[in-house]
Amino acid sequence: MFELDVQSRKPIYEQLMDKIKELMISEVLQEHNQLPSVRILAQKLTINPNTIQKAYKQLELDGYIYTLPGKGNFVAPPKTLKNSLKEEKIKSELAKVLAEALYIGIDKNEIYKLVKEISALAKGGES
Amino acid sequence: MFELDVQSRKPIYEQLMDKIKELMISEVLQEHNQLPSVRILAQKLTINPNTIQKAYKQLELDGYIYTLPGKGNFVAPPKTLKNSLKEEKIKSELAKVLAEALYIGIDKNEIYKLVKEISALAKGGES
Amino acid sequence: MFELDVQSRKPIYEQLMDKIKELMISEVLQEHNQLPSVRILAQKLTINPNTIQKAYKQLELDGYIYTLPGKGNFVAPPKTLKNSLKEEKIKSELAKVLAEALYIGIDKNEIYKLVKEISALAKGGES
Amino acid sequence: MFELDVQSRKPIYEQLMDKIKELMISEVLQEHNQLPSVRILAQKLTINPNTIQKAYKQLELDGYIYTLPGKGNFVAPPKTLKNSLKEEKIKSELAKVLAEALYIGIDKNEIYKLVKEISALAKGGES
DNA sequence: GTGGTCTAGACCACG
DNA sequence: GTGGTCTAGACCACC
Repeated sequence: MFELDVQSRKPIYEQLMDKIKELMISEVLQEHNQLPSVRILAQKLTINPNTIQKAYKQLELDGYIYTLPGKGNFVAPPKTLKNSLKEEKIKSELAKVLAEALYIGIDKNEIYKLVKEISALAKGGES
Repeated sequence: MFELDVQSRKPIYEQLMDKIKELMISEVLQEHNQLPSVRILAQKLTINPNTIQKAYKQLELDGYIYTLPGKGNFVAPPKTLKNSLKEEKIKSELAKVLAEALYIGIDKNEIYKLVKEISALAKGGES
Repeated sequence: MFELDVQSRKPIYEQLMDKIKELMISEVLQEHNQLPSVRILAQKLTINPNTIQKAYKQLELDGYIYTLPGKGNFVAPPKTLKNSLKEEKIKSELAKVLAEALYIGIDKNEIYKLVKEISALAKGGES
Repeated sequence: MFELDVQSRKPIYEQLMDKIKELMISEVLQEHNQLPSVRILAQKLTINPNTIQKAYKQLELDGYIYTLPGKGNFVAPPKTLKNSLKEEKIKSELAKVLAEALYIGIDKNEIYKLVKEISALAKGGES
């Protein structure tokens, strides 16, 4: 299900967050789908349950999932994220990376192409 | 000159790197301009010289500046950056942020607008 | 374990890098072996932990070791080094030293012998 | 005559030493030839005379040149260098670089080829 | 004057 | 227990 790189400098819980976000973006995990339980995922990935817990907690804080105590963790509707604190953060992050990309000489058209490709991917998942 | 958040989880030297990159992107600092000396900047920002040096060294490794020991630190020509390892890193970072932006519901057209604005800013600085 | 010359004009961290490389070349330290922790080595050599860390960091940048934050430092597979930036650097360094050796009158055959001896040493470690 | 890289991390006086050694190795400068005077060279290269002085002094200490006070600096016979302290230093430096080259996977035959090329160059200069 | 190295300590994040 | 960051202050090489 996931491939975590223990050799990476990026903390495992962050890698886990990224992987889960990717699954949501590619719509493998959709609104209100249940995420695997902490214990099961820890077993499958052979990593410490505390690490999973930390990833889930952070995802909840960021608004990507919601927790029903005693039930489990579930994918939050993306609309919840729009108009939240996250939107401003992501926009400013986007502005920063775009500025850097343009500075080092990446072409505007190349960026347009990238946007089209990525939004097509998400749309493709809708069918 | 800069506003650093000593409380932030982001290391001071990384914040400093970002601020300096911003100055280069907005062309306040241009090719071959000299950066403030390690000691002077440390004094102004009331942070340790070693921290400044770490930021400068990393910027040099990333190709944004070059260091002449005994002389000072200077802005590298942006052309140096294109076709380097940095290009792939920035592209994949861009793809990740774009995917996240589209996921939370930011409109494609809004992104196009952002790209135009940012590239106009840089061009404006050329005159 | 190591003998460092604090008096030398060569920085301690560079001397340390050389010593560690020697251990890897003579295969005392092999692929994926763990290096002594920063603190332990600092204690043994009675030098500052920061100095050890600097040596380790540079070795990592040069591709000789890899660092798992929170885990330790480990010997990288030599294959990683071939076809890297290092190869060109070492070749030109080799050419420079060879030219100097031949200039002062060291015999070609003596050099051939040296190459054979050194490559035999490494092979001997394989058994 | 020389091309010095002011952008290099290598001190100018060391670059100068290397350039002069190269000229001796390629036999552009031969035994007992006079080197340009400190003042003239400083003018030509537009660098500080003290820097030239330092390079010459170090070359003399290393046995590559000799100084006749009031007369100038002259290329020492290479034979002087053989059987001196320099020989051991260069041999151990050579062994170190060879070991490193073999470690990263450079082929023995490639090294043999390099030795032949370089010794042919020097021989070619003899005619 | 500049950057480069080094020490002696402290606190934090990670798993 | 591991590496990563940071401070306060020192000394050195280069030009």
